[in-house]
Amino acid sequence: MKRASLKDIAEALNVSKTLVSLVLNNKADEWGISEETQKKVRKKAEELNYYPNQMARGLRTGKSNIIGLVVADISNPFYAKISRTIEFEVARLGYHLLVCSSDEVEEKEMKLIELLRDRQRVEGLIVATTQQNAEQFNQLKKQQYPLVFIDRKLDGFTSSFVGVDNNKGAYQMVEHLIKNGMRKIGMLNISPMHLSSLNERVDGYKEALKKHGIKFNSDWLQSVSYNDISNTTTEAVKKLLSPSVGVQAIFTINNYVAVHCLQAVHKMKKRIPEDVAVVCFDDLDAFNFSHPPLTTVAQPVEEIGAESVRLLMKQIDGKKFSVSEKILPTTLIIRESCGSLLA
Amino acid sequence: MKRASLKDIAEALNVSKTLVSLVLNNKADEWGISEETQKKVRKKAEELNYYPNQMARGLRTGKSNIIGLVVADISNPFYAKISRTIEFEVARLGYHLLVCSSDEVEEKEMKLIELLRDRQRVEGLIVATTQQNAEQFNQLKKQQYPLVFIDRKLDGFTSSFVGVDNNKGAYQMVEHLIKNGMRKIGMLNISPMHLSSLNERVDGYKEALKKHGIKFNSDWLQSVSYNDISNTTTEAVKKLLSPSVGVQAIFTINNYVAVHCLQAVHKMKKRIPEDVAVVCFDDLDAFNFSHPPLTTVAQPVEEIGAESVRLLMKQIDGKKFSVSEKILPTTLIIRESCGSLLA
DNA sequence: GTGAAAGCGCTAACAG
DNA sequence: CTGTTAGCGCTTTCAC
Repeated sequence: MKRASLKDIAEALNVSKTLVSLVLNNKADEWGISEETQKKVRKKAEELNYYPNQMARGLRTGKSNIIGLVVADISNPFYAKISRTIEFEVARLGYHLLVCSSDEVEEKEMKLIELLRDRQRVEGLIVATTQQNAEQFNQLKKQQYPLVFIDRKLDGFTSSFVGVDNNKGAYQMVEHLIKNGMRKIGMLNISPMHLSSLNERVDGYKEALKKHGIKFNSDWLQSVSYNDISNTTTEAVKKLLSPSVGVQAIFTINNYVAVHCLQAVHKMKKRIPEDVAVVCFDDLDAFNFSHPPLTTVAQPVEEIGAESVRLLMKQIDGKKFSVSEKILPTTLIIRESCGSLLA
Repeated sequence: MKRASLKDIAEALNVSKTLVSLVLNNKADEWGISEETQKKVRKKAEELNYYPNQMARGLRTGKSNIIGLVVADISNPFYAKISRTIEFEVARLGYHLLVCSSDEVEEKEMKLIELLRDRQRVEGLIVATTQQNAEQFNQLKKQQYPLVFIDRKLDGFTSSFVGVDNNKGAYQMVEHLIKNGMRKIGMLNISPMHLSSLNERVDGYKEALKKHGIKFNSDWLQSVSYNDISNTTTEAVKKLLSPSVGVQAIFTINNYVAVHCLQAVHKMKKRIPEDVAVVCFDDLDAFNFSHPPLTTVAQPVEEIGAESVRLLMKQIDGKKFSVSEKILPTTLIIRESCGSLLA
């Protein structure tokens, strides 16, 4: 059973394809097509179970009605949540969403973007980039290609962007720890470390220390590696908790690191927060009931998703690249892992 | 700057579009096109940054090179992980993946499937269905539309399916609890309750009780509601822990319920596992470091994803619906929440 | 070895 | 109010 096309409807009704197209695209009224004819057409379309072929339509109009999302790893709950809202928001506008994971590999991300844009002809891209070089994006910009960055900015590249105030979020967290009497505060960073969001967090951390007259000790800032997360985290935590360093708190730079940090701390039989406090940038549902419930800096994921769609659609409708930035506030969520009393 | 088309290459080289198409699709050799011409064409394509337009190609060939995935909620880590492997697997085959969430709403799922198939012309569908009625799927089957179910089966509908042995997984978990001296074992189910996977888990639970000579008490099986998860779980847990019921363990039917169950138990100031054991079907990374680390039944998510792609591709290549079932084993992961010693 | 031409299903300019 | 026509970019049959 072949699928019905415009032609089938037209022939069955002895009218032209144009007429049918007009009716089905709700342009009948502005062309003054009689109510009666319209009814006839709609009825037949229903009867034949007609659906427009997006590929044909897209070919003709140059619109694929698809947008693309590229993140590091869609199974990271942070991105999964964002993707969910993005899907929801674009669906309301008749668009579909193609999601890809770059695995934090620059070449892979470039390839993905190429594929999405040049082969699938997605109409715009939302990306949490892992790239350090703006070359590919400059290309897109030059071609007025709709693009919005989320979560991570690219140094020296001006574009639409939706993210949070990482610096302030980290600052508040560290300040909270300090106010609870801690002074030796460690941070667990992750490489690749060129990511803007992560650097801002580290800066916020350092600024808070400085502001409160605590001299930063470079041993306090350890870095773990994305590709060997488990081992490198264990090492880093060992270092931070060694007698010579002996931090009172560990601030993990994101949820991914937090998970492995908790594991490492537990493995070392250290108690949280008695032996060491552990806090984290990024909140997960799971952190509500982790052992112990984690104090975190939460990002407004729904808003990030919704806002990014808004900015992208503005560009798509205007048929051009444009710059507009939205920095959303974070929320400090105090639970038990920082040893402070629940306020 | 317009995008380069076949025609542009052809004109620049004074050859025909056909020739260019043949070369670029690696059919040049079988047509005996000279090495030299081929080189010329490839070089020019590179130069003009040519990429085939998928919509045009799709229109001509009837292949969209896209497949669709429909799940309840893509931000549920269980589905996110599966989607990740599916994306990876289909990408290797030159396909893209369109993911949609049904929110456990039957009408929404039907609409989504319609959209994906009839408008986007995805070449096949992988779905964790929430539907109770096989009507839509029977339609697809009749039309030989490639389709594979994952996670959940539809009663009375025969299709390709990839999932786990839910019954056995649940059975093993309950048996483990019994061997650790528990007899009053509660289960937290979730509505909509028609889902095959969930029912199988409940059956496994009951069978284990029976096998070990424990008479099932209907108060032990409480149900919470997807749409009001927090309140209903609190209520259900209260009931299970009330003096008159007083279960020694709570077996939650999936990760979603587990999260809220833990919260409810904590809110009631009950200790796990001293006051009550809590265990769960589905494993999450997060359960490694939850409070306390949870004993779970883990599903092989990667395998589920990879296998579903394999079954779907078989249908797509064969251009027809076909039936093939793959039931994968679960793994009992014993942590601390069940009170048993770590073996 | 290579090219001409048709046509996938749709929309939009233009004609009447 | 409705129809004719052209063409989006590609693949494929057939012809030379």
